[in-house]
Amino acid sequence: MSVEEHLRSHGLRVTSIRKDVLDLLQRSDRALSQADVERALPDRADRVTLFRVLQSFEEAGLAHRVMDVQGTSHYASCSKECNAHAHHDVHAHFRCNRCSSVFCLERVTLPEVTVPTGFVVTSSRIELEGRCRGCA
Amino acid sequence: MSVEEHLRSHGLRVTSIRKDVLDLLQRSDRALSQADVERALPDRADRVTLFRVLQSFEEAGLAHRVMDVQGTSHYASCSKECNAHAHHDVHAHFRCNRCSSVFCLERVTLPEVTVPTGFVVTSSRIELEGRCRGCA
DNA sequence: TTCGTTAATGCAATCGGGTTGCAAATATGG
DNA sequence: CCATATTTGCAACCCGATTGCATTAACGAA
Repeated sequence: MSVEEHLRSHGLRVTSIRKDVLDLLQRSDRALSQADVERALPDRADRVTLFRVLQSFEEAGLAHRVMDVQGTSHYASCSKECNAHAHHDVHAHFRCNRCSSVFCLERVTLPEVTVPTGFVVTSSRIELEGRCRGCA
Repeated sequence: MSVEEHLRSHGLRVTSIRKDVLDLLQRSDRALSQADVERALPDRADRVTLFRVLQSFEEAGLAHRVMDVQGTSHYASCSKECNAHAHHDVHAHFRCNRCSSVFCLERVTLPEVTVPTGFVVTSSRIELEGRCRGCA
């Protein structure tokens, strides 16, 4: 499916900036911060626009957002199962403590986690830290 | 062990602010943000001081830091096994999506996570989201 | 194709956590 | 009780995130 179709099917208008950003996310093997996107698409758009583009992607279910240890957001394009109403709710992310890249790990098995009685879990995330292939 | 002894045994000077903050963290069943601490101890100390107190706790191994979905830090007093050199490195946290409280879940079993070849994992975290007992 | 409506974009400005430098106040060992 | 090292408070700053508003662009209908 082309980026245009992808945008349209998620209820978003097709604009050249959105196409560029979505294309970038889809080609990337890791989650990108807004600063990463700005660097990859220099002078392409205002930073506020990029902020809103990424925000719209998350709301529409085109991307999901990961918070890294320093508290900055990183975005990765969702796998097929995601949509606006039901993000694929088990994500695993790996953050390299040397190059700071955040990778999405698609195939992980959901662990059995027991929560105190009365608690209801709606989504879960697994965050790993260490060295990525390039930095190990 | 008293808060004074606890501080001293981790190489920190005993000050009244540190005692108050550590006591607060130890009594809390959830991880507190700096704003939470400020609210709980009104006009007790400057926000920079609280920032540095929490920072010193983390460095000394008295508390560990959790980043919530919005990217704000939350602190929880470490269990006995933690010290400055080796934090207990598997943490599970639960964030309520209604009241935003972050809870530390102590007894969870570490899941088997397979990472791509070449990746080295040094620490892992599990983040759950949903409704806490009070909000469910 | 053109038009009107609705949404997206850019700019300026603001907000809030996080952080630093420095001088005054305080803890601790002698 | 003193000397010294650490902690505290204040002011200021950084930077990512966010909002308001005027301008521009997308797109469904005519």
